Amino acid sequence: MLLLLRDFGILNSTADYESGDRSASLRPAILLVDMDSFFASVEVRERPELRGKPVLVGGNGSRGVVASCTYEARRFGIHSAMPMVTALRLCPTAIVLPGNMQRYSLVSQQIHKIFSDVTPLVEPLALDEAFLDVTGSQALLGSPFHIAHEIRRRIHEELALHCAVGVGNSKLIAKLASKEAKPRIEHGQVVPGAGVVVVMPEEIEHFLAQFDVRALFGVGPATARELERLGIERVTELAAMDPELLVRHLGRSHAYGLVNLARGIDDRPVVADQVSKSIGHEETFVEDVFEKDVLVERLRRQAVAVADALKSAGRRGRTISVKMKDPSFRIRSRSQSLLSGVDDHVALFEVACALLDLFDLTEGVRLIGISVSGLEDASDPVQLRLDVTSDEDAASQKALDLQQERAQLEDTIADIRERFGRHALGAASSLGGSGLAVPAQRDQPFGPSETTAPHDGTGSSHVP
DNA sequence: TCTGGGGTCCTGCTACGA
DNA sequence: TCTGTCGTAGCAGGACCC
Repeated sequence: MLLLLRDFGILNSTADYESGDRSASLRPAILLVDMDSFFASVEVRERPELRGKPVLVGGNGSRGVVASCTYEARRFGIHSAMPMVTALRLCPTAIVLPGNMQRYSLVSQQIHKIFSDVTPLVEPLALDEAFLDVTGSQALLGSPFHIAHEIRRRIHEELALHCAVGVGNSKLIAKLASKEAKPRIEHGQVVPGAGVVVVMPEEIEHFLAQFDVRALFGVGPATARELERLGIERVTELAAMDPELLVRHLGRSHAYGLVNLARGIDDRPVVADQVSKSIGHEETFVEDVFEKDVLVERLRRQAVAVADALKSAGRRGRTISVKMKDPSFRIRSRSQSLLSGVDDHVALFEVACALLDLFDLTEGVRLIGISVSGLEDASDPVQLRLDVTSDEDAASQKALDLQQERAQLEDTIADIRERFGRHALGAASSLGGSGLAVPAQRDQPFGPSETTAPHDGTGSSHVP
């Protein structure tokens, strides 16, 4: 019976049940809950006719990537972040869906409601993933192992979705354990995962020994290359290193951090209610852009999107950055800090345009984006400045003045949009290709669509 | 064959004031 | 008055995560 239920992804392995009681002594007890193929699973749930088929969620244009895919698609070697054209070459019959971030966000809220029934200490990593500190929940709800199973059961019964849960005494161990708990592909076949994997403190050294250094937080392609150059490929090899010997290659903070992780030392706490430190919006063009007018128009739309996001979050930002990627993928950025935070699109747009002038556009532009950092509460008092001296300060003061003057207008616009919808009001200059539509922050979340006009990243992807 | 979007954190450099 | 030092902030870029 256990095996049967496991095959449906409802229960875990017999071995896990045998190991379950061990976790009663686990302190601290941290869970990493990770949804299986989240975006794709939500789509399949909404459209049962897709069940059992290779489904890809992502941008369908030549520059789109796979954001999520079903395990049926993974059998062909497809994985997230893979260019869509590559994925479709591997599996030409795959069904491509454009993705619906609003829907995923809603489902994510439902998942987090289940988490909050277990513990107030929930730290979201993404829409489909979160750390839970259940150390204080054990007296009421049982061992971390049983809590993990209860979460899986509720997510399956209430939301018809599957997840994997890793349990350990640190974020690192919980994260790696959750990977072990997931289904995997072997010889082109889907092998169900355990669902829940618990790693006890006395097992950590042995558990970590199986991993390549790439499994650790903070080891991406560049760090892995550097470590490989030093002859370090396994976690055990990294654990045996004197971190001081790595400082020259990785920097002090990174070197000591990685060696500690390799030794299973990770005392980062689970922090609930984290606030964003920056808010931005960026878009890749279907074709490289050389005309400044096109970039200015895109900046205008992005400024509206970012301002909307800032207002929704009740935040203002002091530092405005414009980022560009050229056709050879070189990323450049220019930023400007203001005297006080702003959240209106006109101020964002004006600063962004001034920053745009600092770029050399002769090679063309593949991507452009605006982000705002140095965030503060919108309810915080605005910093006033009396002794404006330099031109830059004058510019900052001007932006601040503009922001104050427009605050009332912005509130009115927000009120109209709230009452009559997001598309009720927009810039006249956006009339034409996109009409009055004000772009949502993530209308085109996974890359530009091929089905729209040149230079226009908006529009819907093809759904067979 | 081509490589998205939204973020975080860290590092090195430079400017500036004490 | 000049010079060196130190701490801090701003800026640009790189790497990483999902």
